[in-house]
Amino acid sequence: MKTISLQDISKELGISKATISYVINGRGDEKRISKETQEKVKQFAKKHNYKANQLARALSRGKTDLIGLIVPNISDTFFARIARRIEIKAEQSGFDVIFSSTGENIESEKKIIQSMLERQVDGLIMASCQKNEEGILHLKRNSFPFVLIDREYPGIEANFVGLDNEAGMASAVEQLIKSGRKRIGFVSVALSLETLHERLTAYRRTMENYGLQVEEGFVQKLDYGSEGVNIKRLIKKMLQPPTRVDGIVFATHFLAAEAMRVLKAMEIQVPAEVALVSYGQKKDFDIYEPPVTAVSLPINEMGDKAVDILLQN
Amino acid sequence: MKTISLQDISKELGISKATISYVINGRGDEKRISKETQEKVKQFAKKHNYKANQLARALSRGKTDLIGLIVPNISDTFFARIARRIEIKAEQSGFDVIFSSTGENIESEKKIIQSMLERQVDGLIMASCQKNEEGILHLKRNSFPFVLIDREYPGIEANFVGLDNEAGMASAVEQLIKSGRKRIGFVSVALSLETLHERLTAYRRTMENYGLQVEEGFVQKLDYGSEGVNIKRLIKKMLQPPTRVDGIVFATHFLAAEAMRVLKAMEIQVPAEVALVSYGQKKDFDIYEPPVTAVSLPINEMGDKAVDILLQN
DNA sequence: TATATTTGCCTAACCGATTGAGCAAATTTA
DNA sequence: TAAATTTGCTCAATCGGTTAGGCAAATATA
Repeated sequence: MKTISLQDISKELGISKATISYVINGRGDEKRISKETQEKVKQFAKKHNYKANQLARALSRGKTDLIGLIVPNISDTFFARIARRIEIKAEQSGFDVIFSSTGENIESEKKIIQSMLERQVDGLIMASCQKNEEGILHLKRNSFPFVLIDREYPGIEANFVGLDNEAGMASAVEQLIKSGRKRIGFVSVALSLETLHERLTAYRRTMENYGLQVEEGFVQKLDYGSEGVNIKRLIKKMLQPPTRVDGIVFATHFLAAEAMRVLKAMEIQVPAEVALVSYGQKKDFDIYEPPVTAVSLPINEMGDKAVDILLQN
Repeated sequence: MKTISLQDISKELGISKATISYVINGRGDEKRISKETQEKVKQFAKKHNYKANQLARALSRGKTDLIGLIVPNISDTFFARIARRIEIKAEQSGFDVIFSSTGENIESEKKIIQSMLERQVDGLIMASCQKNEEGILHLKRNSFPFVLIDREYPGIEANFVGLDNEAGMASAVEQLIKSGRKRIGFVSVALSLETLHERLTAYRRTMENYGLQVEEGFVQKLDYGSEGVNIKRLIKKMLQPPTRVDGIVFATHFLAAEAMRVLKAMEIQVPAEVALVSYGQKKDFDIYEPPVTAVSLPINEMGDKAVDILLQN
């Protein structure tokens, strides 16, 4: 793609690069460039469709107007939506977004952070795998601007925008309780994510608040990546004595979806035989209402806030 | 973030920038830099965690190793998945991805293309809004590397990776026919997308092939953006005389989901009273099988192929 | 010992912008 | 009319790399 540069215009017009740069950046008056010259430059630029090379510009200004977005997986609806929101919000402030997925992999996450720093992003928004204290601390020590979303590091003080897991999960559990369930189970993923811990805690606390026992076998965790394989056995077990749950709370949207599939296959009535509730995004879920109730997340707010904080508006 | 530059190392070590650059880029031997000097440079670089500034590097090399991805909406599962796949594939060749959503808006799309060009991306992968001939032609005229995905411009010869809409939709319609339905309707979105045209055409052709009539009222289109509002009335009308469809094919996944919701609310049995089939991604759908059958898309292949073509492997 | 070759590294231009300092000419003020 | 100010620009350094070309010293060859 052949493009025209400042020096090209300079030569063509016999005007210095500096002058042209000033005019194009709207600093013509400030720099006392005559109206005629300004006009001449603008005309020429428009005619030849001059567009600044942002690499050069960024190098010179020490600012790229680029935000890096790091998520576990951009194809996950939750993160895809946040991404979209962040994109919109960032654009309003003239920033573009560059993204990468870590696959919940710490090494990958480290590499990605490095790569984004090398590309000189002005700031990072990340849903970390929560095993990368080192990486996060490194950013912090260098006071590089970043905001954590969705996943927090309990030991690290940093900008964080997340969900109110406590409240959300409590409300999810309460829905089951209010519908008359008493033997309520909790199914989560065996990932050491603060978010999941919080949800479990909220489940336990809510049960306790309502005087319900969390019996052995009520709380279950599935290995990350093989949920689909094991969930059937798990659910079956939870429904049989001695566990015999009459309701299940899922820590994530995905789990509930998998469970729903399994239950259909097993020809178990939902919610007659077992009621399901999950904490996740609503939109994708309300399609199977009433069977599965979902507590929704304020995704847009999360995205907006993350950008706001990063750009400190 | 304070970082160390080539000139810093140069001063510190008393070795020229050039030498250091060669060593760091692994061209030390080629350039006959002594082992000792090479070692010294490498040590120092590692110790001080030297990372090249990719802006400067790109400016100098005339290559950013950046691919721009333009889609209508990154929060759409379909595009989010493609994005993920493209990201993975691109990374394997050392490329990063920068993305933007157009919202199906032509002006927005034009701006985004401009912005990406200014950022000097090495190539573009885009699912265009299909109204931007001008923009696409501009790229083509300048032989800027790009690949269209999902949405094609019939009048423009360009690299394109899409779905086999004809075959996919035909198979969807056939499923209904084989299950004994005869009065099959088609619901689409009122967007002038080639993809949707193709699907409609395939529907018509398949019906004809099986000797089935496409009666008045069988083919319906909903306004983009307000599908949810109008679909209920639409479905109701299609089920009543004189239309009385016993099966509906949906041009997109989303439409089928909306319809499913509505039918549940109306307490209409699926597929007893009306059978549904849609053409879209399978994964998200098989949760309600058997009610809704979906023909799946080879998303991964699309993503891979797009990158391959762009990077001409 | 004189010449040729190799070794080891450096110089400087370039990529395409931004920006503070400065300078000559025109105009104003004293 | 001389000095001061304003006008209208330009110079040149800088951002942080890459790379062709060159040069002095060391070593090999004749």
